[in-house]
Amino acid sequence: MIGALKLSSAQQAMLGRALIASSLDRHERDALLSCAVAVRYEPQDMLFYEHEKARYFYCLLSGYVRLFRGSDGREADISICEPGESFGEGLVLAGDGYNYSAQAMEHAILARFDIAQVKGLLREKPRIAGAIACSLSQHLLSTMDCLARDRMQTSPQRVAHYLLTHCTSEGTRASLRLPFQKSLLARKLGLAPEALSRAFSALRTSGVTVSGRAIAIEDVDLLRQV
Amino acid sequence: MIGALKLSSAQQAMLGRALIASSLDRHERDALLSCAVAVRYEPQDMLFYEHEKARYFYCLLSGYVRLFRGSDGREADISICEPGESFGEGLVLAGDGYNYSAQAMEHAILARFDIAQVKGLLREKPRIAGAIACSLSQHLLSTMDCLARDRMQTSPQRVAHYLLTHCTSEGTRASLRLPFQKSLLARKLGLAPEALSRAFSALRTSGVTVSGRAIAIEDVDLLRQV
DNA sequence: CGACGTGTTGACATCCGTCAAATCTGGTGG
DNA sequence: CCACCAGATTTGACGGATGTCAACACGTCG
Repeated sequence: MIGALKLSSAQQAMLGRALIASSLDRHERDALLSCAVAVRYEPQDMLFYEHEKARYFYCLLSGYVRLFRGSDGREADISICEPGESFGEGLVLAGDGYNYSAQAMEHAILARFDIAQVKGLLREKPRIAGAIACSLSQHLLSTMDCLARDRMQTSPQRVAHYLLTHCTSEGTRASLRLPFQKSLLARKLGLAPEALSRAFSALRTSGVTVSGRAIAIEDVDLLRQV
Repeated sequence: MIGALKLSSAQQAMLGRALIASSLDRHERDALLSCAVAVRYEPQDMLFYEHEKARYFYCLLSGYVRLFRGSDGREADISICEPGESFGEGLVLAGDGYNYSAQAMEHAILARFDIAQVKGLLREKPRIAGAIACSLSQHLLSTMDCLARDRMQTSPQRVAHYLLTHCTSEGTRASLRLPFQKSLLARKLGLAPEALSRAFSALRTSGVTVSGRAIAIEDVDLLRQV
């Protein structure tokens, strides 16, 4: 980890639009942001480990962060956080240890909130609890979605869903550029990298062309049928 | 669904101990409970369907409720709720449709909270948002746990974990009685009923004896090694 | 050119879902 | 108490999906 700086005003603006602060008024938002500093991590750096005592929660400003559990050699990713998402915010209300490990992918810049300070804030500005609840609710939904998808869909279907929800479509045709390595996408989807690769080749029949990180979709509706 | 009655005082006491209300003071709790009525469902009754407009959220008082997603013939259970747990409470803060279907297993008695009323309450008693956040945080953790387990563990391991976290141990020996049908346990663990059955027979080698709903564990430590 | 990180492909084993048949269970009626 | 039935569970057989290991292709960078 490199330095703990005050949030720049651009970063403050970005945080204001993030889910964790978007339902707050000006004063509440300023109070919440006063508990935070900006921190920067290098690729592969660990932010914290599972079971470690939790002093901070985070909101991602840029880059990607991987949340995962791993007893031994075996690891399972729980979520790949994208800019604007927060994690660990539930610890403000209950619990005192992290429930998963967090690792930066690429260079990552985050707002780091002091849990004890925010806990103190709750007394005078109780609506902050509502903002946290909002964020938690969103997380819960996406985690449930992920769980249901893992249990119902095969790997090509999961990949197709990812493509369809992340592409920019121009009529019947669409395309996208993966924001990170394929191996990370694989883990996000709960697959081995090889399985992702095979899923992509299986989707060639449905008009998906992959070249590096660039992906082209011939016919959105065709892909939806998968 | 059968009748919508006022909560009995025993039910109110039970709700007070449930996670959703346990962090509130007397006044807040009473205010929250005033938004609720008791409802009763027969086995297999649907409480609501995915995508339906959400008017209520629930807290389970007795029986079991299954939360699941299912596009077509395929269904995936997201959670099996046990007494004391609530579901749909996130809708007080955001969202207006249910994100999953809910079905009663066995006879189920629930406290049904009117979302609009609770939403109104938030203004005068904002600490209720904290209680909701607490509950959501707990849900999120257990859903993440489930997801990680699905991705890391084989069926015997998942079953072993369930047994170890639900048994009453008497020294090295332990036992438990399943609170519901095995087919429901199977879905909770993300397995086909047949797979659960096979997992049980695989665990015989580790000192697990199953007869009907009664399960005996010869050696807790032996089972932990699985 | 060679080394390395990344992604792909093939071969193989395993896990688990599905179907079908056998068996067990609990509850009912005689 | 016993025969009987419906539903729940178990078992066997089978195939499909995916993880794992290893070899290879490809691109980048020195």
